[in-house]
Amino acid sequence: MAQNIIEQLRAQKKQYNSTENKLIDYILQDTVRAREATIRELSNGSGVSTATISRFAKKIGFDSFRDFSMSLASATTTLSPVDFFGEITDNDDTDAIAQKVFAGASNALKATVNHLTASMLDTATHYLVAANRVGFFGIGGSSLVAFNAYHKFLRTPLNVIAHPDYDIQLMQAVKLNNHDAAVVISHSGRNKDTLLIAQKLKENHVKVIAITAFAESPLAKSADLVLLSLAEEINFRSESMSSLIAQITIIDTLFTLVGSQLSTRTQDVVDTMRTTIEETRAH
Amino acid sequence: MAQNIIEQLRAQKKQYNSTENKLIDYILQDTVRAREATIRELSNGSGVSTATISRFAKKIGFDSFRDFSMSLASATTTLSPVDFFGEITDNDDTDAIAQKVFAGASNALKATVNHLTASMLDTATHYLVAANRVGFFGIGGSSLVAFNAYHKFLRTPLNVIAHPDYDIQLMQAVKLNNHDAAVVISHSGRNKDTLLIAQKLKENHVKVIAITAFAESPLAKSADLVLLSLAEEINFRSESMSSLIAQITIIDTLFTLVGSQLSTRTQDVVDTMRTTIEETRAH
DNA sequence: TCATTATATGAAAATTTTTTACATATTGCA
DNA sequence: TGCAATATGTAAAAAATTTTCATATAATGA
Repeated sequence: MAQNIIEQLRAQKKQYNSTENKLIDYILQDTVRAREATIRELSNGSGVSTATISRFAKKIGFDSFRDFSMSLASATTTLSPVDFFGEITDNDDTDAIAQKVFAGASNALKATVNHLTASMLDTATHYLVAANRVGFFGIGGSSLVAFNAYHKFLRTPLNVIAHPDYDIQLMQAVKLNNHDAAVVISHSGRNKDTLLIAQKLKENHVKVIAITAFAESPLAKSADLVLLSLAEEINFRSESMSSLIAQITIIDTLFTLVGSQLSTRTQDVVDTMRTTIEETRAH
Repeated sequence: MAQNIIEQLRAQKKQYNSTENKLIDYILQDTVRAREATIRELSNGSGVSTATISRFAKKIGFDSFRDFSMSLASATTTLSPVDFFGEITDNDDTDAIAQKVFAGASNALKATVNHLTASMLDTATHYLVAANRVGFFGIGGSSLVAFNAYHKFLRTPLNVIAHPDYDIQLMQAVKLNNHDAAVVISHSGRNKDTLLIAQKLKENHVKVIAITAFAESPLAKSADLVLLSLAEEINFRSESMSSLIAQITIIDTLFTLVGSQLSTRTQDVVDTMRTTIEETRAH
């Protein structure tokens, strides 16, 4: 029995007559639906009687339509992974919703990595490694990314600062200078609080790496370097979710690049930190 | 979504009772035969009545035994191997490092969504919607996911609690009861602090949804429902980064499902919150 | 531990799906 | 063009599946 009954039907259509080809065409036209259809559904859709379909299944070598149906179900389809699931609608069931959320995240990763260049990443890494201090800034959902970045980079020899509260972020920004670097994270690149922070950084000649989704946003325009965290919106009534995924993965990439460059020194810092934490817990 | 119902049945056996496990064992014992079997053949082989098999198929999320049978048939189709980019090495240049970091995140998403079923997600959604209060718990990196979840679900009518500090999380856990639900997030599922929280929740009969990478971990075993956040490690010297991506996307999925189910009420809450924030800023 | 309630299970009835018989239509060949 | 062979669809029969109902089992509370 052939591995892929769908491909076989497609290739051998000439061996069958007009009614049989009617059925085959219907199956090939919508293989997803046909795989799960009862014989009556196939009959209604194709205009071929259930009796003829039953006989066709036997003619092509199956014991029954049921066996044929199983073979359709297990056939490797020619469907490529769907690239765009579209927006989530009220008609979507649980399966569709999950697929769409995950596809949105996956597509954001694809789009983001496709826009990154080694040159951008090398420049960003150089800014971070060369800086006396590195600050991470973000408001709202982006503040979680900034704070997560801070915790990651604490393991490197870099001298890093971050804080979840806007007011303290602003004070930290004001105290950085031209020997320092900053990573400013904002999906829209238009948030007023974030732009004020970026303005203070710029006034102090801090090297600014912006992580945003919009290349033409005020934040992007004021930054020394822009790393785009691209996302498509598939979810109703919500701000970007997959953009957060892209932001986090950009941070992960920078962290890995910095770690790779400072490899020996990173391990020293981590070892020291672990010893310190264990001594603290012993008391 | 559920590309492999057979692996899911194997992983989720503990969720089912003795008769259901009788059936599952029969299917797992000879998947080739089970794949093509009629319900009567499965009944004769397993000693479980056809009525119970029909009901089991519905219980695990299918419309009918026929749909379940189709899923079994397609589950024996081998998944294409996930591309594995390997660990980041000192020889990798910037481009290779970026590709590997992004591939790790993308593969985590694929692996995670492949293990999710509509049934699991519906159960989780039901727990959340039916609960008087919903608590989000996580330590370390997972605390950021928990806190991010909290901010998202604040937009729903659900009564949610979360806090980044372990001590306060523990106090919150102790005060939840059997009318409440909890989402406990831990990559390893073995972190001592997290397990203590999970234990308190279990003592109080709180419905626990665990988000973890390890199905056999203590956290998974104590939970009412497990949603696996799968990841492969490609980065040196770092705890899971792509697992965080998977955790966040699971949360996004639950948020979307809850939002979809409570659609009108979610919009009302968001509208009220936005009005409140704007009034606050006007002063 | 026992009684009660809730849930699960299997036998049997009901329903749905599929196959086969039969009447008719269509095709192929001389 | 006529006849025989084959194909097709309708309807009846058979098989497969689901639901109902009675009973068994599990869970809970006193």
